[in-house]
Amino acid sequence: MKKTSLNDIAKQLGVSKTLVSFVLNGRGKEFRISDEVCRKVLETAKEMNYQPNRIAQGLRTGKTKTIGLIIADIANPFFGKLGREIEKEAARYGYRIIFCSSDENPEKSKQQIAMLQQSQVDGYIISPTIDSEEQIRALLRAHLPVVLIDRYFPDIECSYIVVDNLDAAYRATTHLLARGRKKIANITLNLDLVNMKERTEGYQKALLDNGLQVDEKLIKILPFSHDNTDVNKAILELVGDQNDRKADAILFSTSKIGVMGIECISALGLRIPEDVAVVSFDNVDAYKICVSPVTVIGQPLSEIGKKAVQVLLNEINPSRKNAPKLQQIKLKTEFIVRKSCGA
Amino acid sequence: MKKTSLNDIAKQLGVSKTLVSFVLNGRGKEFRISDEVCRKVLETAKEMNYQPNRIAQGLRTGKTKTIGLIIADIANPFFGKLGREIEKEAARYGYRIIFCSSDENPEKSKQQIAMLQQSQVDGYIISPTIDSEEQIRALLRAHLPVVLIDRYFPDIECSYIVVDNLDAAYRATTHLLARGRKKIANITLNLDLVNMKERTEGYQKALLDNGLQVDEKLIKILPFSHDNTDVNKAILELVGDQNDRKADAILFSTSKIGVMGIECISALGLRIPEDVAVVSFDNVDAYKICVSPVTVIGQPLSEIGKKAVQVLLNEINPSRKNAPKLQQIKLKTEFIVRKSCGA
DNA sequence: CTGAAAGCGCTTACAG
DNA sequence: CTGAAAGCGCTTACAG
Repeated sequence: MKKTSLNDIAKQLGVSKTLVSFVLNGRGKEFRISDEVCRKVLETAKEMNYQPNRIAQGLRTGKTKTIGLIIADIANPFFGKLGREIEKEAARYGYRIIFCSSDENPEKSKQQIAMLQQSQVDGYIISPTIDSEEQIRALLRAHLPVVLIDRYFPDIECSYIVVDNLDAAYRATTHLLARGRKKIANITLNLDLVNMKERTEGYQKALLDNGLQVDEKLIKILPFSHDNTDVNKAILELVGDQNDRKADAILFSTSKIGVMGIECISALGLRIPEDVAVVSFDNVDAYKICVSPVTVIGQPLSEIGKKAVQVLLNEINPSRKNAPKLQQIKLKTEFIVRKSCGA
Repeated sequence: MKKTSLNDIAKQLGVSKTLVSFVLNGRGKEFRISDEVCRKVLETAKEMNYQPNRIAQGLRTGKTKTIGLIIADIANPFFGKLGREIEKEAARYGYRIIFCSSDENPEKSKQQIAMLQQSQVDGYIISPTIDSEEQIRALLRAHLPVVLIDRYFPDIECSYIVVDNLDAAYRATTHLLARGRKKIANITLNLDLVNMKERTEGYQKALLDNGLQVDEKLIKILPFSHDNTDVNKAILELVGDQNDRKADAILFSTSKIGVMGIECISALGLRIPEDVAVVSFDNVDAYKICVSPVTVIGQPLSEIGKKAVQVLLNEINPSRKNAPKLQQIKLKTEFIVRKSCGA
């Protein structure tokens, strides 16, 4: 049962494959092919269960209708949900997604980009790792459509969809301050990543604006490859000493850190919010059923995903109307108050 | 800056593209091409930043080195983690993944399979939705490699990697029984899905083996498209009546239901495990930091993922040694006791 | 040892 | 209105 090709249909009907191609691509009218012939072609195609070979199409047209997606880790609920939104929106326009998890590792991301290039994807949606400026630049130099998500590089002229991290962290910290917390800590990731940097800046700005000092000892910077051990260590340093608790609140810059952090806090027998208040970025499910439901900064994942593919599609297909080339979008977050900061 | 092709390298060096192709594919020795020439080709390829066009390769060889993955929802942490393992293992062998979320909807799955076929993927890893037997059969009839995960169709001769659901649910229920629970409920999904059916069967078998009756009222079957409302309703019916609590324990057949369920239980002001004990399938993060850390049935996601691609690769590339064609693998689960069932 | 040629399945100028 | 032909970038018999 070989697959049927354009040629098979053409032969069957005694016409040229040119004609079949036209009809199947809905350009029958355009070339004034008789309704009768059109009907027959469509019918036969259906009968023979014709499935166009997109690979062949891709080779010929240079368009594969495929988007390459690079995020840190699809198993991370934040990226999982984002990936889902991107998949959904892309599907609406007939695009498929090849997904890659970079683990925040520039070496991997480099390989993945090369792989995607070889696969001739039409465009890239990338949550860029640290030290990957040059990779993005190379893509741009080759005039390949790319839109960055979650983070961006201030020095690179590239479309991106991000969130106002500074504002979000500022609000969260202020919220903590308003509940009487004075020793607010921040556990975050390598600050060379813009979004992380902005979050910590927002946190610091809120402290300063409220007449407090920034205490570097209260800022814990984890490596990208952090696991329970790293988080544990940070938590211990922050709230482990019962007689001299360094922090009375913690702002987690990612939900991955936050979930692990809360696990540690519980293991230490500390109560949230009584002993430590807690706020975190990203509204993951875990926070809803947590020991103490967690107050979070929710990101508009659906909007980020949708915008990302729309902006990308505009770059892929610039013929569309009102399609400004470069789009740098910063969306607002939603602050969701639950119980983890007390009243 | 046009992309460089085989031809460009050939011209540059004044040799044929045949030769270049041989060398680049590491078949230089095989065709006894001089080391000198080989070296030069490799060098030039690197200099010109040659990236083979996999689309062209694919058209010619009929192999795209791409796997199509269909799961219910990549945003669901269970599938997210599974997807990640599959991606990782596939990458080891140079395969990429096009992922699709079916939402347990056979219509979507059908379209997605068609799309993947058009994309000429080399094989399929599918977590099949209900009523998709015919879709799988069609793939098999076309001699396309496919391995099913998470579920399978007893009537279809197809490779699969699943888990011993009956045993898992049996153990979980027994565990509850051993802690003195007598009115154990089960909230699950449409039982036409084998894995769900097996889970409920295991639950029932445990009850019967321990001299209890199966009370159909304690089995709540949710539609695939369930949301908070559906779960809420089930929970209310089960434990909502303070004076006549129908259930003293609940086995959640999926973590999606479980997380929502626990949210409802907490909202009702009920305590876990004092008022209701709880066990759930799937060891998701949320359960670790839960009000009462949840006892779970953990699935060997890494092993499922690895096996799935290995079995698939054996089908794609049957030349490999000791590659039995059809492989139906049932893995054991891990029962992780935490606090949600009491002592 | 190396090259010219065919062909994978499409699309699209170009003729007529 | 319709068809023959070229070509996308590869791989691989087939010659020599």
